[in-house]
Amino acid sequence: MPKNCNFIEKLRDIGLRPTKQRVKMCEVLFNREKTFHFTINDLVKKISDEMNETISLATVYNTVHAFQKKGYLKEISINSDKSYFDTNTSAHHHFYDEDTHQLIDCDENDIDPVNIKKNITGKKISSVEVLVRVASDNQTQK
Amino acid sequence: MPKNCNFIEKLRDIGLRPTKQRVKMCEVLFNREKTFHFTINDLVKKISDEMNETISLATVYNTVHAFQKKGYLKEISINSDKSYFDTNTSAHHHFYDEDTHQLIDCDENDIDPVNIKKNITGKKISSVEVLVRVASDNQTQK
DNA sequence: AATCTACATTATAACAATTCTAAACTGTTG
DNA sequence: CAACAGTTTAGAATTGTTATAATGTAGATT
Repeated sequence: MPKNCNFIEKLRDIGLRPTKQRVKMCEVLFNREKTFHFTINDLVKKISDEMNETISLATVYNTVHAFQKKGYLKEISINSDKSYFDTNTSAHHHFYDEDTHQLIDCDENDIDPVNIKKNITGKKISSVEVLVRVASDNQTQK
Repeated sequence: MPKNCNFIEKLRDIGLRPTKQRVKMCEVLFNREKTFHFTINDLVKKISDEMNETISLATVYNTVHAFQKKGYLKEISINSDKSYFDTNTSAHHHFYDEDTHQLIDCDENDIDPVNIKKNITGKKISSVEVLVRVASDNQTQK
């Protein structure tokens, strides 16, 4: 999504009514250069920090899922505690820091393309995700 | 783990007291040729089906985590709904069938080794997991 | 074998993340 | 601007998981 403003048009284009809350969420999510990774709670917190208004938790869930369904957010599976989302919807991989619980994007140069030799009849690959878990050097493997 | 019986010795060896419940769980989990993937609920159900006795939910959680800590079970991240575990603890990757929600093991020959070129200072790689999501050919990407 | 003690099991309560509900509200269409 | 369908909301409900505290048990000590 582009810089600054017309999220109203954007939302209409993708078939979502441009409500106050959705526009605000667009501003928080897509009005930035760097992609970012968040949990729902991170996002709620960010909304009340950056804008100073609160959006109901249910709405945040609804809207995040709406954006995800429309392909503007990607869910990332790291563990089963909570859902992580990513504003970078392109095919890319992640490092996950087990100490700080931080997600780090890989760019194309960080990991060579994964070569999959098996294929499952009648099925097609919908995504290939690599998750590289890293941890502090002095502590043993998880 | 080997075929049939002496899970009592096995448990003692790895430093877990061989209780009735743990031995039963070993039989359900490790007394089979094919590895299998399960959620805690799958396992509870399997225990009451195969043995016909129930083990308390808390104990199943405790024991699964004990086995995991000792390296006899592996947790797999697919989504955040629930935890999946795998009796195959070797380094290997997975296909995930989005239609049937089935996990399929990859063996060595299915995916070439993943070449990671970035490294994060002070951190060491604790695991590299590839998840290949597949879906029925006629339906669009998730 | 009886006793002891640390570890295990259990039912249940607590908890956190997420989804549901039903009432109030608001864009949009006509 | 009226009407309706879609949206927001607070709070309740649900789900998966972890904590608690009482009871039980394996294995060492006598």
